[in-house]
Amino acid sequence: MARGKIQIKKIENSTNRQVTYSKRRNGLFKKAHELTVLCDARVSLIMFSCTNKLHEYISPSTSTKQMFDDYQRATGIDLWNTHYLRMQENLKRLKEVNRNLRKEIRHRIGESLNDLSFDDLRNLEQEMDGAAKTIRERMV
Amino acid sequence: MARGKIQIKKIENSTNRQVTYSKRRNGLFKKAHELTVLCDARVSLIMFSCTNKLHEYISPSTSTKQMFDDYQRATGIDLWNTHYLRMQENLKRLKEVNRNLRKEIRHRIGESLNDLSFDDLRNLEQEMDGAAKTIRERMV
DNA sequence: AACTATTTATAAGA
DNA sequence: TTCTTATAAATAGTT
Repeated sequence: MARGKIQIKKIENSTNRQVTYSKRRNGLFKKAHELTVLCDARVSLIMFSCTNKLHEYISPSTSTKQMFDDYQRATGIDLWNTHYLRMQENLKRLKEVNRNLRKEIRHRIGESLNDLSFDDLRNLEQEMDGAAKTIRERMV
Repeated sequence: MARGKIQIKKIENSTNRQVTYSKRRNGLFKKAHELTVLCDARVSLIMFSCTNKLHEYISPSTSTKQMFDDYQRATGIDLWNTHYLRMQENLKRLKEVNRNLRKEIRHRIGESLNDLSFDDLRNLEQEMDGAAKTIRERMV
C-alpha cells in the first residue's frame, strides 16, 4: 500500500529503484498511448534506465524516425550534424581529387602549363610523344 | 468530477480534446520527470498535438540530440539514412565523374585504348600532337 | 483557472 | 516476478 506521500528524489535501494522504474515505465507508456488516442496526438517516448536499457513508446500513426525529422523541422536544431559533417568532408575530398584530375587533363591538352616546372614539361612531353606513338601503332 | 470510466477513444469535441491534451500533457511531463529523478533514468518525451504543435520533455542530465544518438546506437537503426541519401547520391555521382576523368587520362597516356573507336583514336592523336607541340614551344 | 467526485496509479507488503 | 490493497495522484466534467 502506498503509505505516505512519496518523495521525488532518487531511490537509493537499487532493487526498489528497478521495481519502481518498471512499474512507472508501464504507467508512462499507458498514459502516452491514451494521449495518442484521446487527443489524436503523436508521441515519442524514449527512456534509458540507469543501467542504460532502452525502452520506447511510439504512437502507431508515426515512427521514431518521422518524429525525429518532425522535431528537427519544428526546432530547427540540426540533429544530424555529426553524421552530416563526416559526409561533407568526404565530398570535399572527392571534389579536390576531381579538381586535380581535371588539371592533369588540361596539362595533357596543352593548357594551364604555367603550373609546371621545366622538368615537369619535359616529362610531360615525353609521355605525350610515347602515348601518341602507342596510339598511332594502334591505328595501323 | 470524474464521473464514469473514460473511454480511450478520440475525443470528438475539439475544445474538450484540446483541454484534455493540455491537462494530460502536463501529467505526462510530470510523470516523466518523476521517473527521471526517482529512478535515475534518462527520458525523452516529444509530442505533437493534432494541430502539430510541438511539446517536449528531456531529462536534465541529457539532451535530445544525445538521446537520439544513444537511441540509434542502442537500436542499430540508421535514422540518418534518408537524410544522407541525397549526399550519398552526390558522392556516387562525383565518384563516377572521377572515374571518367581517370579513364580520359589513361587514354591520354596510351592506355585502355580498347575503349575507343578509330575516329576517337584519330582525334586523340591529333590532340596529343597539338598539345606536344604547344608544350615544346613552351620549353624553348 | 479552480473544484471535486471518481478513476487511476502505485508503494509496499505478501 | 506477480498479486494485493491502502493510499496518493490524476483527471473529466463542471463552475
